[in-house]
Amino acid sequence: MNVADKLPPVHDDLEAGGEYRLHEQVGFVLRKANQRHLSIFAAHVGDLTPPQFAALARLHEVGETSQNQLGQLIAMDAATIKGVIDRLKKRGLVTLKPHTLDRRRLVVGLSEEGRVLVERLLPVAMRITAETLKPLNAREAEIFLKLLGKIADG
Amino acid sequence: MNVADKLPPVHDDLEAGGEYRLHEQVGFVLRKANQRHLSIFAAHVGDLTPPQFAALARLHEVGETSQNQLGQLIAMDAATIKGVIDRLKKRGLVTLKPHTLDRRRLVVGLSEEGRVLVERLLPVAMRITAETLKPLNAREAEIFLKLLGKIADG
DNA sequence: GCAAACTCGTTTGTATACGAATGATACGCC
DNA sequence: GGCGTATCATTCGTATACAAACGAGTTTGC
Repeated sequence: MNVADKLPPVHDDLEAGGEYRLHEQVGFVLRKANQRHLSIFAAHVGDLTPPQFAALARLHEVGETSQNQLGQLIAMDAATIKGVIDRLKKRGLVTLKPHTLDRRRLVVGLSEEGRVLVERLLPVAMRITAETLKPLNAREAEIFLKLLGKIADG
Repeated sequence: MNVADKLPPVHDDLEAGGEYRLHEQVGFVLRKANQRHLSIFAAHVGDLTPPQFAALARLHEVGETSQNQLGQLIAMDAATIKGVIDRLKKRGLVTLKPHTLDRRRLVVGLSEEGRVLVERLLPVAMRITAETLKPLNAREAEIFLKLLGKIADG
């Protein structure tokens, strides 16, 4: 259950174009959209968070990498990716080993269980995206993803 | 500085429509968009977070309310809004007093400093939204906000 | 070669976020 | 009126997120 689901319907008063209305501020609506997606994700997956899944999915894509590099690939700073990897490690979904040449680095890889799990979840992830986009028709969804991508990349 | 800014450019390989690509999953892109907005917000405001500002802005709109009700108005669950209000209280931006009729409730209101601060920040918030939407032209921005609203509200 | 600058991972501190459990209070229904 | 249910605020536990500072290691500049 999501907090956002309980929000009262918001009435549009579209006169007075220059005024402040919280529900028209991108940040606020982005946050709510995120909340809704989170709850859809949790309903489908349950025992893995989106960041954890993102890490596993990227590892599956690129193979082994250093911890920080993986973080960059999924837009997480060093402190955040560390926690994510720690928890995945504790569950045996990833493996950690020192880099042979650069002794600062920690090489992260998928364990066998991790690989199996990711491959099972990849189709689920696509269904999650589809369900999140359900309020839009196909054409709108395509436009939305394009524009959202521009916003995300600056 | 934002982690997302350092992400390598992502190349579109648009053949194979049914395949999994992380950068096309809404959740992932929503998260990045949020990150970019966060960093824009921080650059403009600095000593207030978006949730804190949302709380103040809503209080300015609706006047006094109970803590939980305020949470519902900005899509925060009880545990989250408590922390936000606590921190605003500690800085003297909101006032807390018991409800006269319902002794369970805690009535939250803007302090004088809080009111002054919100009123100063309202125009800034609109500039933050504008800057976040800068990658889009006016028509795109309008479409984007409409579609994002649908996604957020389910 | 070597000192300065940078990178990698870690830790600490703060701020969301939410689920779940709890105590106090209010309300509904009979 | 009183009991079951619902609501309000709080607390605990877990998981992002990021800034800042740090030690250890590596690369650059000269």
